[in-house]
Amino acid sequence: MLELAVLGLLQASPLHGYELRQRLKATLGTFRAFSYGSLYPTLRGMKEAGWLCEDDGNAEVVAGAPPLTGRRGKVVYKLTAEGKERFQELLAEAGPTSWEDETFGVHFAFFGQTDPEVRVRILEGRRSRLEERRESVRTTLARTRSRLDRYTLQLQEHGLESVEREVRWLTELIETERRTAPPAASHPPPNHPRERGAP
Amino acid sequence: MLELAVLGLLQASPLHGYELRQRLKATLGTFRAFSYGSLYPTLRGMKEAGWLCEDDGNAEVVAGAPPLTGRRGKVVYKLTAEGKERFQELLAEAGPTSWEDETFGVHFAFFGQTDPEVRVRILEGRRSRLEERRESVRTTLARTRSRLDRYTLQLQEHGLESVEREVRWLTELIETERRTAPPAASHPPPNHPRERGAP
DNA sequence: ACCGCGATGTATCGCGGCGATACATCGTCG
DNA sequence: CGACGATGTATCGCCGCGATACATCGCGGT
Repeated sequence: MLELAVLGLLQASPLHGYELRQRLKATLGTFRAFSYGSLYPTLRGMKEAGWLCEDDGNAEVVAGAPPLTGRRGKVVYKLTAEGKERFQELLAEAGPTSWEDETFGVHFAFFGQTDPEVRVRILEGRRSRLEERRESVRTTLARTRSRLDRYTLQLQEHGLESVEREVRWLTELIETERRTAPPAASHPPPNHPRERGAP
Repeated sequence: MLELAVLGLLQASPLHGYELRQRLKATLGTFRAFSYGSLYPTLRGMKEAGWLCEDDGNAEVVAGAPPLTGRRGKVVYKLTAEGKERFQELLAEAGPTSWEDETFGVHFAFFGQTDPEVRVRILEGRRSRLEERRESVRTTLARTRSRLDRYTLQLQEHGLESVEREVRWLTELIETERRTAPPAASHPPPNHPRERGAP
């Protein structure tokens, strides 16, 4: 999750933690925050896993004193070959993991590097996920509407409208995708995203 | 958080875990899920804290066999006096804790039992929280728009619109509140004239 | 008469992530 | 020259999620 985001950003250029976090905010916007409390441990984990390593800007020219004379300097991370592979691997993934609430935004943010077919699959998966939720809310709402007070009702309806709005958004995006990249010949592979089983 | 939600629901009527979870879904809608993985531990914690206790529906009539012959039966929880106090205490709270993302929905769901003044405060707090975020997104968006690819941009803008929409919603709610309960002339944030009892 | 299956029901575990916190350095403005 | 805010690295405790396990009940199918 954070792992994917980090891979995505570092794949563009090496960065240190702080900067990475700024980019995270700028890239994901309102969708996720990602505090340092998650970032640094993740970074360490990824380093241990071999996806990334420290980048010293290839051995300082003046051995004595780069801007950071004293103690702990910036730690710049960059992807290893394995890290790049890993990123591609995650990008290609189009299962429930890629369209759940917390994950979808991150995947979407890197759609630019994602295979067009995978894009559509994820968008459709996300949409049906939301449609499920919408139906569920609608039915329970219909069932309990009379028993709800003003505020609870308001909350339900606002939530419902949010979901509906997002579904509309996704539908538009899907249409654009289809228009831009017309389906391959007779069988457009992403036929029925309605699958809740094995990854 | 979950604590508040549980207090609110049990305050209406005693319930067991499973039913509690259903109500949670029905009450909070799309807003929070709350899995059993949080519910049961919370329930235990609250029991230990003395907010709630088990309710045996006052000693079964037929000692031998109620529907549940065998082993573990349903565990019905109800609020203690302290629990009710605690609920009131939490309801009266109108600080950052009550209008952050995760918390606001829960507070809102129990607005029916909340003091009108507190309601407005929370709604306004929530709104300015969102306005902050909106401005932050707007500026970083203006600053980086040119560097963003199609998808990232789309994500930013969708997020921005979501925030704007929620701000509009809140504004409407605040207006309604003011219209319905007009008494207090303007709104002095720190201290309000209507003080009861001793501070 | 039996079985299976989905709803009801209680409970735990690992882990991902958040917010608060601590600390150190840098640039800049009064 | 000293205070302050941005930059920068790092940890800790807590919350809540998703998966999982297990048990019982009521129902419809064969």
